[in-house]
Amino acid sequence: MLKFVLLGSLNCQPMSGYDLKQFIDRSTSNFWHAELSQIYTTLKTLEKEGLIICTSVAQEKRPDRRVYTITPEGSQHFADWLHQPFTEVDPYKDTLLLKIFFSGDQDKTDILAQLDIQRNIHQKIVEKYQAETAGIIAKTMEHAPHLRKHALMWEATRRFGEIAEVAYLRWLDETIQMVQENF
Amino acid sequence: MLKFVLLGSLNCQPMSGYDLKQFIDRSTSNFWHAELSQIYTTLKTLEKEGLIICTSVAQEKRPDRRVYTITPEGSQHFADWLHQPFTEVDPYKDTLLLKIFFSGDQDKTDILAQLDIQRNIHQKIVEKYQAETAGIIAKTMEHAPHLRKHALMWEATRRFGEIAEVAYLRWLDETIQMVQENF
DNA sequence: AGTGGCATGTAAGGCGTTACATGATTTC
DNA sequence: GAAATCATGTAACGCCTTACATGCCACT
Repeated sequence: MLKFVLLGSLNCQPMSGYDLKQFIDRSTSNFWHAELSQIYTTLKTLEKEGLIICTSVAQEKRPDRRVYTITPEGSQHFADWLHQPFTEVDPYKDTLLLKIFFSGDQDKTDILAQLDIQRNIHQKIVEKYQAETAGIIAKTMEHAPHLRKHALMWEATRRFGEIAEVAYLRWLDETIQMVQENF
Repeated sequence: MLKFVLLGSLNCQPMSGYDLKQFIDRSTSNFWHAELSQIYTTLKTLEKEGLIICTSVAQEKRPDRRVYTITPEGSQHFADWLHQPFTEVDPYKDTLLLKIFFSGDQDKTDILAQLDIQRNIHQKIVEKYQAETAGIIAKTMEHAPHLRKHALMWEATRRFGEIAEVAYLRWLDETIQMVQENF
């Protein structure tokens, strides 16, 4: 639920919808993304619910910046959610696996073409994750040592991306080999 | 898109909505699942589009079984989709990572509790995947040797589940250790 | 002259879930 | 006697995407 991404982000600092989009893109987008339009509408809802309040900041030659601040009720609502045990697993959907599942009658070259496209994509994603490493914790602790624990958690989510993508790549390689040998 | 799961399944053999639900649960549900209600409404749509046709099979003391068969247009539509290169990555959402990301200020015990719940869940999922192994290919090739290639693909999707879940577990263990040492 | 960034939104539609509605048969 | 299985569906709602709408500023 985007609701909680927004509350959690605004719990760090007041931001506008536009700011939130960038914050999300740079932090949670690997495990929770959102379009601007959805962010704007969700902010309106949260405002109606009294979980955030809006302050308009006038600007010359641009629309007013509408900066949102979390309220004590919003903070509480977020804390309750965070504390609540999560006893499920989010549903997973994967178009490539669907195609592979139904590809028993496809030509060898077609199957390998599909797998190869994905191999390239995931290879780049792995590199992106690995490039982010190291820096995060070090930099945060230099500039804001009180955020040390936060930095460790952010690094943990990055690390998840890396591990998951390395696993995906490994499966792709294994499957490519299997198809080459059996089709 | 559920549409293609249904077309792909009906491409194997005619089935009712109820049958399809079971087929999906036993085969694609790890990477594409659906509720019965959605299956029924999607079948109506596909029928209107002329991609499948329905034959009512009367039954005593039960609603008629409405068995759907794929049409040549449906088969073609499905083949086109299967053949079309997939150049994206499906969006991924993960509530646990979201909670972890925002948990920098949480108590050590609360964080470990969340991670532990998930560790148990994913441990069981791994075991489920590993229990399925081996059997699939051997059994299919005994009973229906012409499905050999299909069986290899089904096994590939199972193997994906195993690899992905082992990776998830590994990340959980790594993260649990990190929290124990740093919080 | 065009692209990308800043800054806000609305409207329509797609996909999916949950709850509701019905009712006999089989299994524990 | 209760629960699961067989068998169909509808209605309301939630979440999210895509397209549309506006307009200035900075950079190349």
